[in-house]
Amino acid sequence: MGKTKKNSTNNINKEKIMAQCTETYAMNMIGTRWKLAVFYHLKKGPLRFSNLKELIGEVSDRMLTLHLREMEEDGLVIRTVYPEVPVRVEYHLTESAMELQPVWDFLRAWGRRHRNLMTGVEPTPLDLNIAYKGPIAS
Amino acid sequence: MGKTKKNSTNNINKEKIMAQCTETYAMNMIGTRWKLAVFYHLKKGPLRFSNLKELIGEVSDRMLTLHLREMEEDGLVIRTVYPEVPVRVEYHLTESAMELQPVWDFLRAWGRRHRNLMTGVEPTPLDLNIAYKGPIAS
DNA sequence: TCCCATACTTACATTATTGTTAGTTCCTCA
DNA sequence: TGAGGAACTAACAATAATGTAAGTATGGGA
Repeated sequence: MGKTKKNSTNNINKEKIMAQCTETYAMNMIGTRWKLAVFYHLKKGPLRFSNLKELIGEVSDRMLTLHLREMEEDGLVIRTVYPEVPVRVEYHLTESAMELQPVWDFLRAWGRRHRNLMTGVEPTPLDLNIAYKGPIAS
Repeated sequence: MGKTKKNSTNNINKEKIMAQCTETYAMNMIGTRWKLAVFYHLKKGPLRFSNLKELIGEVSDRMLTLHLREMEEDGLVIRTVYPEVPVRVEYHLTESAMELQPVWDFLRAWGRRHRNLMTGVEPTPLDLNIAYKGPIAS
């Protein structure tokens, strides 16, 4: 996230896997701590930095910035600066990012079901129609 | 993965998000370095430790063990020990893990498309039928 | 002139994840 | 007696990710 050491075994492994395995490439793009939260809030429409931060709740400025920067580099969000005073900066998802919707839907449905299985609660059927009724809490 | 410090801010944030957000819960289960590789090879059938290691290629014993242990705890793989000499240990995916197949398919298709977009190569349509033709390399 | 808000940076501290190397255990067979 | 293979485990080292606290730039308005 911050700096990476290009020639570390760690990084070499990562690159090697990503080059061979498209799933991993995709996972690495969407899998870190605050990214799903960013997707979740931005998919409803553009938001400025401060709003996003407020909505997510527990992120620090730094963390949010880092994640947004990476998502921007990765072609997942677009950053627009309005030169007002004080500055206004808005973020919105790219079309490509929007296409991830089915993944979120599915992960949500599967996750709920699997959690139920694990905790011994009666399992929910793996039904996508249920998935989007509520807010982020499930 | 190794030991976690239960009461670190880091861990508290993680738990808090997972409790609220089913997508994140699911992501954390399948998102670390070698897990997709494990899924990929195990979905075709059970494998013993050494085979799995060989197939993946660059993992160390320790890393593979750690990931498998976590996946076992998470209800994603099942470990069977055959008390022969030398020991034979086989791993296979649980039913719940098998149900992740659509996620892998989609991530693969999306990833390929997105990578093309990013590198300026002519984009592939987001077509799942293409997704499973070949081996892991795409 | 100084304060305000927004959207950051910087420097540093802590945790988590990944990697390396060298054992260990178990029984069998030479 | 001792080597051998499978599947680990322990101890340690390095890198990456996350978190905290304080500061910066900007121009407008009191």
